[in-house]
Amino acid sequence: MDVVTRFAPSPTGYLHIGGARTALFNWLFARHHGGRYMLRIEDTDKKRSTQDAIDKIFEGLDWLDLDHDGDVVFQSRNMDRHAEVAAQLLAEGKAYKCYCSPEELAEMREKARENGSSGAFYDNRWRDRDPFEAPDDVAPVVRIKMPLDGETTISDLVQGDVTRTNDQLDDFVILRSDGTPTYMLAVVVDDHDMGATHVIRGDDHLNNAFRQYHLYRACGWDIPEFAHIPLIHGADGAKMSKRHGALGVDHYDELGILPETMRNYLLRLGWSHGDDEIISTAEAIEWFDLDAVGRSPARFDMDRLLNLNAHYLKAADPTRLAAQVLQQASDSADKDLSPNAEERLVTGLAGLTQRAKTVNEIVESAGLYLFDAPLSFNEKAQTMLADPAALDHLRALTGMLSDAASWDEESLDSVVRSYAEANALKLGQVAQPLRAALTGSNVSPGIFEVMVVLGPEETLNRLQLAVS
RNA sequence: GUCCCCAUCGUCUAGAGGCCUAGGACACCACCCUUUCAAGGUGGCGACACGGGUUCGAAUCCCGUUGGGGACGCCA
Repeated sequence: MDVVTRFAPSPTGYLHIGGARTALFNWLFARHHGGRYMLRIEDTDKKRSTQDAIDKIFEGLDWLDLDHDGDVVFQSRNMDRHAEVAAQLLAEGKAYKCYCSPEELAEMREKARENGSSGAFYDNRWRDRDPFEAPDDVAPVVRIKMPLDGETTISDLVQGDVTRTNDQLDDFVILRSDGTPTYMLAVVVDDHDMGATHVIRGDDHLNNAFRQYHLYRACGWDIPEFAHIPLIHGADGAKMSKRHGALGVDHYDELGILPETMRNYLLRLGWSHGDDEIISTAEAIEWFDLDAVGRSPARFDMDRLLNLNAHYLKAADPTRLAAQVLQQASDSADKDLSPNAEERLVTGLAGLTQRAKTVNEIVESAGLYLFDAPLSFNEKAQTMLADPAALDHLRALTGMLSDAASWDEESLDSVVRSYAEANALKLGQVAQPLRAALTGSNVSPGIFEVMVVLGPEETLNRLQLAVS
């Protein structure tokens, strides 16, 4: 069987972490089985769907590099088709018109709660009622007839067999009183029309699967395989929602997280392959399958994300990374970049990357290379440079360094080291003032590396500024 | 409240009856390396929720309890 999966977000906000993982799993499953992965925008609720949200979803998916097959399906464009199916069901007596007022419905809901009922609250009062009794001032909704007794079992690829008694399934609305389809109808019709073979989605939809199951049957269609994956929880253990720390993927981009980090991280949330942690996309496609998806929800852990990002930062193509750093730096800088910024960044990037967990941290630390003197000094650097003895060393070193025969780490190291030895100083006693003078900070990459990246001219210039 | 799902270190997880004195990763701690900070190396702390079964033997199977989560719309 050819596999067809689909990711079907509703455009009511950004693409959050949970949605991104659902998309990833659908994508991987399709790629693993050589099938198709499609994208459908569930925009039947016009009031809540916005173009901005649709764009955000595209951007997020694009960032994660999850390419879909075929054209994007906009659910709203299939509304005629949905209504047609509803009409067919009506004609076949599998659905009926219900004229209940909102007040009546509210009453039923309340009553059902009191009686301790779960899914079902509608009392089927129009199910077999004579249409002649219909009030003419009420626009009806269309409800689907659900089985009155027995039970339904869904063989879920992740959750296993899940059974529900049918008395928990009431006749739900498939067409609103304004003639538009509800989500429940639209999903089933579209999934069928798109040929979806596997519906992989968050397990908050598990309950819906039972209703959809009967809708498929009523339509006489094949029922796809279901796979309800556990939700991602926030650090507090509750479902990630917009008010609960579920941020859009664009937020992580802004934080300086690499897309490949996010993919690897999301993949490992609820899915594993032995002890493997770092998993390439090629490996993920080769290894991914639904049987290894866990049934318990996972919590989002920023520390792990950051740690993974540090790994992918080191593995990233330096050219691409440098370009991103340069771009971000010039976007946020209030002064001009050095004409030598790019050249220095290329040579100094590795040293910076080793010390960073995010692109933003690299941008931050790259300042010492990207801008020419004068630089700004942090408190500790200022304290170090206020010491007269340290300044004496720097003066002496400035002279020695300007006479240096060659400008590489080894030679610079020996110049400074021999000066320290000759004056019975620990290397740190001269290296730290040097660092303060050259970087404006007490923390930086190796000081000889910094000098090499900066070059003799800028190095000496910074030294002179520091001692004067 | 009702229904459904879940339950291994703080977190992500390995584990599909004996390989488990429960493995890995993140975080944390210590030490090593060291010009700072990182990175890296070594070691440490740390879990099968509880109670009953089944079995020669259970983290693994069954039941219950407890705890957590999800769903109960003319939203998706």
